[in-house]
Amino acid sequence: MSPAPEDATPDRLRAIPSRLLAGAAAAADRLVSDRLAAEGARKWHFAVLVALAESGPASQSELSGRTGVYRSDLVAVLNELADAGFVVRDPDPADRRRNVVTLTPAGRARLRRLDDLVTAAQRDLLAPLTSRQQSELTDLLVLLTTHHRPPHETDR
Amino acid sequence: MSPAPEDATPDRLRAIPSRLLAGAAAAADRLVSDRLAAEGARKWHFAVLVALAESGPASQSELSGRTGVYRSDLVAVLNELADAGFVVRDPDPADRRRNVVTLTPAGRARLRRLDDLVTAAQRDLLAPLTSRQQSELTDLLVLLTTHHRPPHETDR
DNA sequence: CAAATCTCAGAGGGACTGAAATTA
DNA sequence: CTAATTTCAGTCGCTCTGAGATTT
Repeated sequence: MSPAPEDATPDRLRAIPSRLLAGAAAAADRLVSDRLAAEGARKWHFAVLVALAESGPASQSELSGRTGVYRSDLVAVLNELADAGFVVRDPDPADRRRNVVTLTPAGRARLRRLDDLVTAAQRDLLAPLTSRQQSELTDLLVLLTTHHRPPHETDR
Repeated sequence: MSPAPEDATPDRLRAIPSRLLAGAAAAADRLVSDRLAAEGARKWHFAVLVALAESGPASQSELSGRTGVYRSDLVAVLNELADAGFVVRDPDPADRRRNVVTLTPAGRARLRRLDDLVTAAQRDLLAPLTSRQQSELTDLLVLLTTHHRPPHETDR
């Protein structure tokens, strides 16, 4: 008869903060990723472009620390950004183990475009909350994330 | 000289709510998963056991709806839980397409153990916040997740 | 016949490990 | 020789697609 009129998640599961965080993060990630995918980009592309625009040219190791992208995965991201002409990767004359990654003018334009998409996604994400609640949530998340440091930390 | 005295994440990246959520969710997930892994369990095991304890025996399709575990992935989870004797999977006499999944006494004991671990992880996760802030955060996350429904929804 | 349920095989991206090559 | 940087190859768990087999 009833195929499943209400397959509701039990309260005991719905009230668990780590599950709530996972759900909210998944929704947020979908909002951002879907929009970026429409431009052929992913969130790491955006993060790397922002880091370069904010703090200037950097080695890949520095970029990994700034963005949270694993040093190993950063290689593929930079390959894609460099192939598209958004960054250039030159050997560092002062230390030839390093590459100096620099934003190009095309990269700045790309960043402006992606920034619009990401900003719009944040607006949609937080739309169910009042602006007071939006600030509260952000503040609480900052508190949480600063006290629980990533395992990464430019490795260890 | 400086290997990287401060590879700080730029403010512009650190202030993005979707990134904050992803960071907090990752920290929470590590806290929970590490503890469960010490008992040879994963979070889906816990979710399925809770769903069975709260709402009683269910078909796999119902369990998928209650827990958010993909119907496809639920098969492996139930195989593991059944192999360990925590649930039994019997054909439903009323509809032989279905399996009726039931919690065993050993499964209830397992759930009590895993529940302690998950509860402790939540405590550690929220430790940086006052209890007032903990409720605020939970409430805000409930608001967000109820307005952004999962893509899943027992499929579509 | 169509639809629902369970199952399996596999794609796709994210997080991470380990090791090789180069240079300091 | 040790250490740092970049790169590659591969593992692991999670999300999700697609299809086959069985039953309604």
